[in-house]
Amino acid sequence: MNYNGKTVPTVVIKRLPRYYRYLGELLKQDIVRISSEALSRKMNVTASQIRQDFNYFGGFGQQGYGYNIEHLYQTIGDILGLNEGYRTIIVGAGNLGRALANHTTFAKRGFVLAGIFDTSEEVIGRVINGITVMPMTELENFMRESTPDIAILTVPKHAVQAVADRLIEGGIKGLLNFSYAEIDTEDKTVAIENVHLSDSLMTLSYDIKRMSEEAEG
Amino acid sequence: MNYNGKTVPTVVIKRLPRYYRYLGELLKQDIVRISSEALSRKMNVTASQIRQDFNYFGGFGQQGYGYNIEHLYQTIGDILGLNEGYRTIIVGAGNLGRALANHTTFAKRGFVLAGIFDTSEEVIGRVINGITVMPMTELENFMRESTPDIAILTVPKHAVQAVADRLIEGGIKGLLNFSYAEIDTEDKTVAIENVHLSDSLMTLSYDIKRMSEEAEG
DNA sequence: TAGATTGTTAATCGATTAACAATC
DNA sequence: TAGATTGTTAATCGATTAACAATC
Repeated sequence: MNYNGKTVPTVVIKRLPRYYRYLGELLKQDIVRISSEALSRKMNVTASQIRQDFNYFGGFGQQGYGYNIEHLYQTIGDILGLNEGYRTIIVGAGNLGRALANHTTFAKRGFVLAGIFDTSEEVIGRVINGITVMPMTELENFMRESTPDIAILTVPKHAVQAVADRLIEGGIKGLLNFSYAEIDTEDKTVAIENVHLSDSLMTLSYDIKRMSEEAEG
Repeated sequence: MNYNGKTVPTVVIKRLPRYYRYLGELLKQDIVRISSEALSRKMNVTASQIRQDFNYFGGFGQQGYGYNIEHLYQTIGDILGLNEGYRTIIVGAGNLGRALANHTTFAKRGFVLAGIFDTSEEVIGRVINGITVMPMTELENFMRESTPDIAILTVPKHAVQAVADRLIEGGIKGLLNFSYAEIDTEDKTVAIENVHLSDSLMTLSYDIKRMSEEAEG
């Protein structure tokens, strides 16, 4: 994915939120500057990697001084688009959807909850985190009037492709997919990120099994 | 992480759940065999990578035939430890914790929900997915008697380190951490996997921003 | 047997680490 | 100025892809 003409490897982008988190902590502690060396010790990565990573986006350090934390924090936030106020909707107001609607970290990171949708009469009309759950039949109307940027998908896996198609047709810019199925699309203007919760549990399970085996044998 | 003496790269392990998912789909469609080439087209990876990946765990294909899906599915499940019946507890019965307690995919993958814990009087005693929420003061007792393998952490970030320390002290084997902070430990016998939901939203946000910029300029 | 497809070695590509000159 | 630390190039390491002999 490009930034200022340079191609930034995906691995680097995936590390940015973690930098952002650590820098936020330092900022809270009123620390003003930090060297790549000191940050590397805190984060358990190499100082070299930190400097390489930051340099994809243009050097924001200063020789002999290090990095200004406030500036670096703001810059990474900008790079990640946290100051765009992206409007987000949640499609699927089941247990997970409702939990994400109440997830305060999303709002703290600049994302604006703009709508919640479901098919079930049981949840339509309920108010979650200040937003009234709308019926799925209202989706196209809402998108036309309210032009959300991001949709968080927490629908059953058999429904996810059809819902994604409607969202893409309506001009959504990004999909955060929690459903246990993958989304197919030819559309190259929509970004898709998958979060498969059971995948994480399975890799954890693998690690546990290997550790037990090692301990035994 | 080792398997039969061979060191398997983490990237390979992280791909296993995705293979498992696709193979499960094929199985449901009563397909018996598949070649690495055919699977590669479905999954959008190279056939070469598939063959390399599977070979870390010993060749389970057959020249001229391909892979038997049933066998491959079972084997990957075994490798991932899905047949161990790992006993899992959820610590933190807030919105996210309750949603995960009701997450049926976990049970489908062989994980057994063994307990739910919280500090709040409001949720203690409530029954979630058949399990009564216990007070945190009961944690040590419960661990002694019930020896859970995995703890899913959905507690506020200021609490996560202390809770993790208690779990590790009590002999937990793996932690799936949803809290927005990282866990420090010297203990090399406990596996830790982090799921930072807002990280995914942020990388999605990055991708959207880059795509918009490209479209403009 | 002939054709298909694996398992595996070799070649390529990309990401990480090391090193150090530039410079604050 | 001297010391510290970046930005960046070069060296290393690891992962992916290509190629093909082995074999079902």
